[in-house]
Amino acid sequence: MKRFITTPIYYPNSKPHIGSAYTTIVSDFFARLYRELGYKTYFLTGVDEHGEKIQKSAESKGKSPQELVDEMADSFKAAWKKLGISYDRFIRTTEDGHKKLVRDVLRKVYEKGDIYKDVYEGYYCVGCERYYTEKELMPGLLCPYHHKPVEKKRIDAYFFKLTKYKDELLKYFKENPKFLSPKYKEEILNKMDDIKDICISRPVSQVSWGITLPFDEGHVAYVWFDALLNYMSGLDGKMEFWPPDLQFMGKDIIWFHSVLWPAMLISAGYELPKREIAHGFLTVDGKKMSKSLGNVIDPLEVAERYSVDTLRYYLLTKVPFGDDGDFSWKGFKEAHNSELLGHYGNLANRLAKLWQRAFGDSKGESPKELDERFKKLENIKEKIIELAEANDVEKLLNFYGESFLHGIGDINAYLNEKEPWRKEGEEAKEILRNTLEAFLYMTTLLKPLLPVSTKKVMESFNINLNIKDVELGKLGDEATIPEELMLFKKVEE
RNA sequence: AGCGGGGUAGGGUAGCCUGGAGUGCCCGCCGGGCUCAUAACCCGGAAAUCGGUGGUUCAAAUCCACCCCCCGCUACCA
Repeated sequence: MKRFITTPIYYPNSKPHIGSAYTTIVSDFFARLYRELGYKTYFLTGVDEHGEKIQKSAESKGKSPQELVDEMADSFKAAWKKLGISYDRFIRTTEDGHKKLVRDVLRKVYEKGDIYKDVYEGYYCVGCERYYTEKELMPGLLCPYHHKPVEKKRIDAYFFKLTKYKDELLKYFKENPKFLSPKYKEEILNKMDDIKDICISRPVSQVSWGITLPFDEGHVAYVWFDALLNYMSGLDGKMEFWPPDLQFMGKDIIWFHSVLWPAMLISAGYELPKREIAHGFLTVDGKKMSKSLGNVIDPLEVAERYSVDTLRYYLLTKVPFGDDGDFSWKGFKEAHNSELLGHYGNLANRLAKLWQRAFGDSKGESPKELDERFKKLENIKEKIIELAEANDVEKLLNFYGESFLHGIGDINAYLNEKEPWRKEGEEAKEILRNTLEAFLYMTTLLKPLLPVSTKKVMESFNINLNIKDVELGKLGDEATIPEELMLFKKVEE
């Protein structure tokens, strides 16, 4: 039982934004979940450091490309650290191991006869000294920077025989219906009708910051051919994790992962990934996020103003996976104050205070007899295991959102009904033992969703549980009960 | 234009593939309970012709056809 989970490697021409944070948090949730369930898990993320933009950006800043990407890689690592991302490996495409692997694969594919030299015809801007695609140009075929007409120019380039694998890809899609991301499946299938061979090289004269082709040092590899292979080089030879089980990404790059990527792997002779899965984009108050609108939400700011868990909780349970999702500061505040603090945080403190009052000491105890209503909490765990085995990411996210509210709500309702504060002695104690037992159990199940606050609970109660082994019944006996516990701070503004 | 996704109470969603009483969840609103807890918790209620029209069926939010509205994609940019 293993799971290999990946995020795309991000292009570090700016610091991490909410989109990359979203993908990474989703991936992190699943990595944590599978670890909790006892799977051998490998969670890979990183940065894609080659290409013309990095090269140009470094020039304009008077730095070498390597200096620039070193800085950017650090800024990504720092951001993920603040957000508590539990990656096993942070891959950088400028690493020697990665470069070597890319060249090895290119050679294999070349020797197989799947790469050929042909003429690339493109729109060339003399001022920019580079080629543009038609889509990038302004109306009237003008260069977007110089606003001058571009010229059609022909150049030698290498092409990958994507068309050769069309039938094999279609067969794989058919036999593995979960491979393609549900919301984008039809779109990919339709596009398969007119796929073309893809140009996979750039002349060194245009882009020098890249990996040169092993069979022609005058060209560097097209970024996608370079970047996609991070999923293999990032394993550092631990091929027992191959192939990837869950590859997360934004919907903009699903085509490359669904078509080009598996075709490359077939050509090079590797097993194909299990699921390519895309999420939607995030809008703010219904509008696209953009610098010009000034409505860009910085994930680190959310984490600071509210908490890391608030950001996670919101993204994982409030944004419908696969579709575009809207969010707002108001939404964060509600999720934070009403759901996380009100239901969960308040319950933790409520339990701690009631316990002190009834027992007068901090020694935990399990119930003599577990209340009937709490036995159904075990169904939550079973359902999680079942959905996890099936790799059903959408249902898992939905289920977690609902289980949180139901599970915690049930415990609060139990307290309201039993009113232990109006009772004395053994009767009050047994109610609280039940509450404690259910609370610890739910907390364990919530670890992947709320890693920071559940860890705080575990530490405060001096206990260490995981989803795989946790069983209702004797959890309380192992715990010590804190005098009070504030998991979330109320945010007024 | 082609293709794809979406249109379910005031807002946001799940359900649709594998038809079976409008069934669920969050926010908001109204009423009640509790007062142990971070004015937090719990219970109840109002509110929807499930985008429209037609069809299949004993039965349609769910299947089929057409139409309307919103959004996105159309790859050799990173």
